[in-house]
Amino acid sequence: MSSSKRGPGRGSYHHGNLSEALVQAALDLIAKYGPAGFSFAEVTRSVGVSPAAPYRHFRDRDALMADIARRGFELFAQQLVQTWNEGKPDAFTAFKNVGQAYLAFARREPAYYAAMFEARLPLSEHRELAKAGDQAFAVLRRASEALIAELPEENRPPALMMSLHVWALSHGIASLFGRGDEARRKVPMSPEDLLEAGVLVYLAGLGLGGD
Amino acid sequence: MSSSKRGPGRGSYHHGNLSEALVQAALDLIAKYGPAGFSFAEVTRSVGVSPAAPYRHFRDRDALMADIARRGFELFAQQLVQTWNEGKPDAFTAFKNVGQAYLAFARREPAYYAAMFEARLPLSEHRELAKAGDQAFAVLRRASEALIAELPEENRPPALMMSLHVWALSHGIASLFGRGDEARRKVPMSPEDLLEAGVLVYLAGLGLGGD
DNA sequence: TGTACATCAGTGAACGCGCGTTCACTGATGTAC
DNA sequence: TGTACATCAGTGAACGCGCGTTCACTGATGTAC
Repeated sequence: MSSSKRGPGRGSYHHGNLSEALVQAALDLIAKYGPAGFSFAEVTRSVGVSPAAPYRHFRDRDALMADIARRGFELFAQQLVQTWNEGKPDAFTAFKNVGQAYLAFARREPAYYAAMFEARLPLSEHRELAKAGDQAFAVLRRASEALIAELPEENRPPALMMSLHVWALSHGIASLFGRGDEARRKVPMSPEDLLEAGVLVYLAGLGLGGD
Repeated sequence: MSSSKRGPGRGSYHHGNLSEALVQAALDLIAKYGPAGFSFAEVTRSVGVSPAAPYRHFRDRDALMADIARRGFELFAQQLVQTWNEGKPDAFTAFKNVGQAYLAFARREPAYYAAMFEARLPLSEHRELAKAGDQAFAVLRRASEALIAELPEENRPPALMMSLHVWALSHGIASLFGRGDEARRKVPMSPEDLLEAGVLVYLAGLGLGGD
């Protein structure tokens, strides 16, 4: 999936899709060495362009990093939305599915995940990044609202709180036990089972039973 | 708390307590720039020794990092034990206190916390580090066991699972909302309140009511 | 108490390296006429 | 359809820098006698 594109073609002076290629190369490096372990220089080398080339597309190294994180959140939000699937077949099941999709993303896209959560990018200086993160969270929040709506009115917890709890639990499990690298802590159960069980207990605590 | 020590004293050829000083300087740098943002060279500069000096005490940069993380886990375990306080005044209250101590540590010692959880040190290559981490977790596990013992036997959840859930929830909240740097996500409630509420819901889900 | 000597902690100069970024440039592309 | 020209993407050489690590060294400390 690289230079088989139409357009300038390999060996030509113009790359044709350099910024995409830079992002992909950076993701590979992040997956291997973590968010701090990728260098602008190495990215250009692995793409095969001169070290000055990226500056046509990204102001500096941080801008590339932030762009990757932003793309990650967009992809993430998209997958969560798709998994939520408008609450089908039922809100309870769909809600649990969203939790599983969280873990699946962390496992399948460790590089994006690291860029999103471990790159220490100051959110106040990367507004589009903060916005993309908020939009991913909004999916969780909408799912919480739908599930809460099934409770009798006098028993409804705040949706914001509920979604933050589920986010934190999912994120904690993904970071501690679900990561793809050597820093993963080994425990005698899968992250998926652990999250499923945790969400069940939590929902039971809110008065939300099974079927 | 620096060179007012007995011993060689300032200006002398021998430092007297260099490895401690290196650790402290590294912690300062980690607090400011994250675990990837500290360099061996800068540490020696801020301590005021030659760049070759640390090699008497640490094999390399990674060894210093791992030592800091290990110390962090030991301090962490110590504070959790102290907060648990043998389950006084009662297991339920003490359990919630332990959760709060988790957040308090992350807030008070961001540099240790970052070294412990964000330095991507391969646990398989740093056995003492893995061990120190396990010991900190063991406190949470003992607390879970004590609390579970209050439930009727036929209703007892596995203590391991319960402690992993609480660990993950605490860690998720600390990482996402409780960190001291610019990457913290702002939400309209304190991490402490969020964790307290989450633990209460979770415990209710297990059948563990309040008083 | 005094001296010789072994041990040890820190020195300082040096190394090779990869980094981020700049610069004037040039080849390719697209467009106006 | 053909040509002149503006725009733009990537070049490649160069810069200064801080890094981790090495080395032979030396000053300070502790100890045996």
